Amino acid sequence: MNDKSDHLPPDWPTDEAAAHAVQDELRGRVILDEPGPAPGAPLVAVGVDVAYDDERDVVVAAAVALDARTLEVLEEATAVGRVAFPYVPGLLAFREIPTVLAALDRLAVTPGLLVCDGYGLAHPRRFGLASHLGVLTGLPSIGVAKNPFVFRYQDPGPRRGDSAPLLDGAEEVGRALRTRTGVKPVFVSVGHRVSLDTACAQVLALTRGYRLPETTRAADSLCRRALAAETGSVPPGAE
DNA sequence: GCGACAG
DNA sequence: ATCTTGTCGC
Repeated sequence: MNDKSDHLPPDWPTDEAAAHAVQDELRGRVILDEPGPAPGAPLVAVGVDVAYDDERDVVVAAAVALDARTLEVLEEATAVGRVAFPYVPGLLAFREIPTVLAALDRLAVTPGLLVCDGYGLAHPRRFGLASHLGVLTGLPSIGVAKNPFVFRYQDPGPRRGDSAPLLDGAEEVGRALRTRTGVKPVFVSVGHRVSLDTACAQVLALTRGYRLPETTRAADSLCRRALAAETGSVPPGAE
């Protein structure tokens, strides 16, 4: 009755130096010169997210495929794994990616765009979660974060669609994008095979009535429910 | 050296 | 991320 698995490659990094080396190697495979999926065209947008039970070192990943035009849910998948790395700002991907990949593998549809929680290019080493996931899957990917991380920005205009550069010094690493009038912006950055303009347009197309895109809302909701199903009914300490 | 710091 | 009740508002 226990289909829990670790999903860890044998060479998965266990310390920061090894993780940095992986980032440095994979960063060279990021593709930045593709515009990415055109907004308004048929597209399977897949939201991915994870939830943790730190007590048991359990992580649950969810991947939810939506029709980007209707926002209809096409398919859902989850996977359960062990936490693969401690939380270190800048190394988030090493915590989440093994289990996220397992969830994506369980999807029958082919994603046209991955929408991740967190960042892609907007990263101290220019290789955040969305970049990492994009390179490993070969799929177009973007990052949508709720916080500006270590970066600065001027407040965008007040209306939905208004945006301002997300800056690392003078370099634009992403965009603060207002998805709802009068509400705090989200922070969008490029992952793999998508331009920043396309990333922002897709985020707006995937957002209806809430600050966050429906892809991330659906994935967040699913992984929380799956985590509760996985651990909620089991007393702590029970193996 | 100390704090800040996506999720 | 996660710990957590009620409450104000459309």
